[in-house]
Amino acid sequence: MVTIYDIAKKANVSAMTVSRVINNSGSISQKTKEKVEAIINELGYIPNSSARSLISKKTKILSLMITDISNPFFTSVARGAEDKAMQMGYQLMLCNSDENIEKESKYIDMLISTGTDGVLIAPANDSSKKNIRKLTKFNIPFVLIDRHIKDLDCDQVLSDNETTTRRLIEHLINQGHKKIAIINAPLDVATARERQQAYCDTLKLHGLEVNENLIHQSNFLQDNDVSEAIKKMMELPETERPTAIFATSNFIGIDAVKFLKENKKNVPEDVAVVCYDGVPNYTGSEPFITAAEQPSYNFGYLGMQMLIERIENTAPKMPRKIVLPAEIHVRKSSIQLLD
Amino acid sequence: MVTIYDIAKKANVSAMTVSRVINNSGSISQKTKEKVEAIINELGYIPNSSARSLISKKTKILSLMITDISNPFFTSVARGAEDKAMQMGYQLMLCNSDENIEKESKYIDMLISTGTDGVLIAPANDSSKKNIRKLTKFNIPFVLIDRHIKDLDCDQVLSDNETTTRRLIEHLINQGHKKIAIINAPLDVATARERQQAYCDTLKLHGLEVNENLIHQSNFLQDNDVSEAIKKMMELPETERPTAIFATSNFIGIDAVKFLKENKKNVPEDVAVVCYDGVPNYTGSEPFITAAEQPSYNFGYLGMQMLIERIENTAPKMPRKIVLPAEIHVRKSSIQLLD
DNA sequence: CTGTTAGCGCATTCAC
DNA sequence: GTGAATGCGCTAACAG
Repeated sequence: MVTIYDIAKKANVSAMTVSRVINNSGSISQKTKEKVEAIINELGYIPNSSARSLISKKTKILSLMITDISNPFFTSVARGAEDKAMQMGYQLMLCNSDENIEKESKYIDMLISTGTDGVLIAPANDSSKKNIRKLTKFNIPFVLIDRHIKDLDCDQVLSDNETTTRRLIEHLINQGHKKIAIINAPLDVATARERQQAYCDTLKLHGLEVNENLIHQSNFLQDNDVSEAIKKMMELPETERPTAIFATSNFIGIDAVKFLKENKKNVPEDVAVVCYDGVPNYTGSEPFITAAEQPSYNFGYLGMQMLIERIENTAPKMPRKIVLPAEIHVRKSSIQLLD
Repeated sequence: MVTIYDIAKKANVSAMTVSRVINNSGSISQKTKEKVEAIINELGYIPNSSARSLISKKTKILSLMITDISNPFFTSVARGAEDKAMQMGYQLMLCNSDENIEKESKYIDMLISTGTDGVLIAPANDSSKKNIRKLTKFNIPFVLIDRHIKDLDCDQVLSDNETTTRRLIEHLINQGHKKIAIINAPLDVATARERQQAYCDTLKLHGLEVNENLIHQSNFLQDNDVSEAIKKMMELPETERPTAIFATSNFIGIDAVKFLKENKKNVPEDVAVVCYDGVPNYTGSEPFITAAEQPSYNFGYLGMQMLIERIENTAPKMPRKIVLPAEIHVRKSSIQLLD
């Protein structure tokens, strides 16, 4: 391994001078600078980050804690986060918590040990607060994305759950639906709670009854049990049976449509489906599900930007909150065909 | 920051004893061990990785260099890589090269500086060899995935490009196609070359002519220029115009189908399409494109496994090569409807 | 403009 | 079974 001492010896200067050249700090004669730089190139010297970090307490490593990179929402978040990080000279550590508090906690410990400069985190659920507090204890800045956590004073990038949900539900109501079901994620996740609250509020606002039998919990992962929820609802008496389903996440929406079709239900004729979150259109065909598409890339990009500003002390003291609107794309899964 | 000295002082032992407890090394009386552990928990001590790395030259950080996490193939690779890394107690650094040699090179330098223990890399193209040699120079083990590079003696996880391409082309031939086009990625990428070679070989094997006008280059990124390639082919005289297209990657296939449909060409009636790489089925509907689906998760998972074995010296000296077969899913985009 | 000294937090080496 | 000294590669603080 080539060290500054190797460079120093070969250039007939002290290690300190080499260090100054590398960091462009202090003042150095043009001549020594060039001489040192030439030797650095010649020997292919690359500074040792561990040694630097030991002194500076900075690693130039940022971390992204998400629940699952396989979820297209987070894939795009990750890409946005990485782009901004790279642009600002940071590297990105990737962590998938799988909505699991213990796994998240283990990661947090590893991140603290490695000495990450900051964490962009979509917390697993409300209990993540404990994990996040640990970051605070170690003076590691963090920015919350997607999922709010109560009483945590920090920068955040959130979705406008209230408005977006209301617009999705009102779209269904406008289509004539009166029995609208919700298949949601666990209520210990802020987005799930907010979406459910907005769902109830919107129904009431329009004089519609909130029926407990039409409210179901699933999860955010790919192997959720949406089918169970739908089965139960299909066994309800005709008068209660839903004519529309509000899926609070992409995977839930996809699986709902799949399950309905497998069970010979026509979408949207028998049951309409709308969905929070879009999915990339990888098919040659038209997208099918009516969806509230989020600017996921910007969750990562803007979140990282705030995080870096926090780290580099260029941010205002006050915690900032960015609320990103979703775009509602009305598609076949919720439009009654006229005849 | 809590250090081993804080623990040592509080436990009335030397720092060395604390270090021994943490690393389970040397021999320590059960009593001291328990006392020290209690204080470690009490103070919430977490070892400083920088200090450790400075001595051990190990960081417990592995890196994944891919071209773009947004490509579903690599999303899944990343997930596989991360799962294996985490399972073995490593963290994962994510790098998107965007098929760009300079960006890749910059990342490699950053990784060397940080001191990654190993790199799982899908090289941007043949010129990546120079970047990879740099890893060798710094004694950083690496494993190649997806894209072979000539004269690089190392573990690799590759796709069976020859067999898979042949089966895709033969499927088209069996459907009666004689004028089969290929829209490929740049030929400085091994997979592109191998797929093109197999495409030509298979045509010849079946007594079909290889027409240069039906061979086009695009790229692996999402904003490729597939439309240009197709436009040109549509302007060919009727006798040359292709009745089928072999897209050598998922994005190329998707865009080909999109462009054809936008231009009032029926798929598969006017032009059939087959594609190397699958895409996740996020629609409620049936998948449409005939595709050779790769076990992408395993590219990451098995690649990481080999990398870790290399790092931990549990691998045989000989470089290993894993060739993963793809599964061909025949779908509507290439099946002539009988009437 | 340049060099010397000291120390970041930890583990290796050698004593006891 | 335990401790003291030393150094990993680098840079802050000071000296010249």
